[in-house]
Amino acid sequence: MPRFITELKRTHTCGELTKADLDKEVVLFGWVHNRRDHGGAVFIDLRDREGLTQVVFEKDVLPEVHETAGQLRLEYCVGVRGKVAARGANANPKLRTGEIEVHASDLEIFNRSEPTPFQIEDRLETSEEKRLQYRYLDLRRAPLQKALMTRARVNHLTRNYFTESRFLELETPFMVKYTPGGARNFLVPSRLNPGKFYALAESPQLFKQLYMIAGFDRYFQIVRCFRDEDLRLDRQPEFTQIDVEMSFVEQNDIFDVMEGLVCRLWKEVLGVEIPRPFQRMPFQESMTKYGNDKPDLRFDLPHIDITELVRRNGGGGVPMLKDAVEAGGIAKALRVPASMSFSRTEIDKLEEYVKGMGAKGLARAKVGEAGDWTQSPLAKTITPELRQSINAACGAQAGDLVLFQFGKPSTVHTVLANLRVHLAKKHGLIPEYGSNGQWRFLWVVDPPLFEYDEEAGVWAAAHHAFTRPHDEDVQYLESDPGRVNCHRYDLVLNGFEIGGGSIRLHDPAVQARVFKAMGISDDDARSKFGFLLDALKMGAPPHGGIAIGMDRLCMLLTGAESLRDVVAWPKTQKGTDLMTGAPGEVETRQLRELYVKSTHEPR
RNA sequence: GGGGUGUUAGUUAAGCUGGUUAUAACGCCGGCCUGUCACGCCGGAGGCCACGGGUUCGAGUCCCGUACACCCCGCCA
Repeated sequence: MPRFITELKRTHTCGELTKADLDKEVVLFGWVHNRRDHGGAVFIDLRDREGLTQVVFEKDVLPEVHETAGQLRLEYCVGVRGKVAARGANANPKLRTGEIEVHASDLEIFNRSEPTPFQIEDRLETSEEKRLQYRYLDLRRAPLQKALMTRARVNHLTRNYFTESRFLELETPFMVKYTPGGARNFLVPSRLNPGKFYALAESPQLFKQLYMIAGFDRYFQIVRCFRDEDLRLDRQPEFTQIDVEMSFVEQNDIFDVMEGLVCRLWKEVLGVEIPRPFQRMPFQESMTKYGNDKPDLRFDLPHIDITELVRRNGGGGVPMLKDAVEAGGIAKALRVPASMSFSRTEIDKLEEYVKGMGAKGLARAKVGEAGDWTQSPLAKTITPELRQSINAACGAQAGDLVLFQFGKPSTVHTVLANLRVHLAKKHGLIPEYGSNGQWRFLWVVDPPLFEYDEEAGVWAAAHHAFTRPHDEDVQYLESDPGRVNCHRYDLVLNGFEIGGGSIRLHDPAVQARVFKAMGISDDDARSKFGFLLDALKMGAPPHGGIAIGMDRLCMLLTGAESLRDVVAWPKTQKGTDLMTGAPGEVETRQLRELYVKSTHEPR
């Protein structure tokens, strides 16, 4: 028998043989995905990343090969040589290769497999904990193989797209100087510089700007970023960005380039045409109507701001509303149409749900035929005037349910934003996961430059300190920082922020005023960003850019339920790797060498 | 730091208001089977019910704590 690999080379993958290949002598390599042993005939589904092919071993034809085939078990890694034969009436329409099968003449078992901890099936039947522990087995499953293949394709298409348009793929360091603000950095102790630390870059932000100042004009990079923050379904501590920066551009130029990329990806990967230009929405409108800056526009259910109505009606006879608004809070309503009827129990569950987000409760009102309210803690005392105003503002009809939140703006927004999506999922307006074939891209634009940091009592950069304010707002930098909007933009898809960027502030004079408004002294600014401030003074071109969350984009593109399904080797919610056990302990000797001492005794 | 859900054979699950020997499917082992493709049939092995306390005559089941996983809030310019 000729030897596989050295003499018999692979001729095809397991996903490509069709009736066009009848009678061909082929060599396949792969894993035993399924076996059906009938005694005289053994059927094997051979699997590689491209698909499945049925291989048949018959006792009558070649007893020795049939004998070896009898030893095969799931996940054995094998090589097969044989002839492609038609399956005729026995064709399997579920398989791409179902019209044919391979009649084996040679079989080599490269490696046996112990029974795997879980079965390698397309259907998800295993806890995520086990999947992560044996990630290399989980990655054998077709859905994950497809997801990673899509991811590879996105990388490839992205490189082509940018390279075609004069962009240069340039690299930036991972080990950088710590700069305050923004996400927590992972720190790397420096052995050569006792007591000092590198930070792992949370993004290439400053370096890509310096590339512009250096004259590279158009930069992109598919780059890993690191952030030491708590994990979520769509957040991993290390993740990949499609990072872009361009000189001599305004916001619309960036949008053009990025819409071009996204449309190409959706066309090439899904065969879907996305209409351009993408919808745009001011930040303020997004907050008012949806409570956050990443609204899912696949359904409506907008929030109604009733703060002004409450104020105008002097509280409208409801002490809770009155107090909340007088204390500087806001009041908002969410109208749930009668068609989405909720039982009392379900509403109580919703109340528990919102309490978990810091809500004090979930005031509600069932709207009657005459616009009256029942089943409501507000109904008894509210003035008819305020009730009618709210009904009108919400467009409430008989049978509708109106839900309320009032108090601190950030809590009201968070609660109602999540509630809106929660209700939509519960009523099938959008699926629990995936796109439902609806792709609602949106640019959220013109947010405020500063956010008021209540704890610190200062204005802080909402994005980063180098975002360009709107020219017409620059005059308010000192007098009213809160009303200064800026050239920043987020790309949103179906309720996920998949990218964000800004036009940068390249004017040193305005830059100085921004720092001042943030309470950062010249000395402070110098010590933190001195190199960039210097650079901005030496002929920095107008420039701007954006970064796309590549993992999130792949998650949405593939319909994955979580980022972990498009990341090959993800971390758990506590940031651990269940396969390798990272992070792990190290010897005291290693720490000493780094001039580092742990204050925590590991258990 | 906070809220929620979960943890029972290798895997996925069932196990009611506490009660005698903890079920099933798939996988695994042995046997039979030449057209299966979720192959079928017969037989078998396999369990610190996550861990630690408590209540009780008696705990997989009730209570408290811990760990781990997942979802969310905070956090993520």
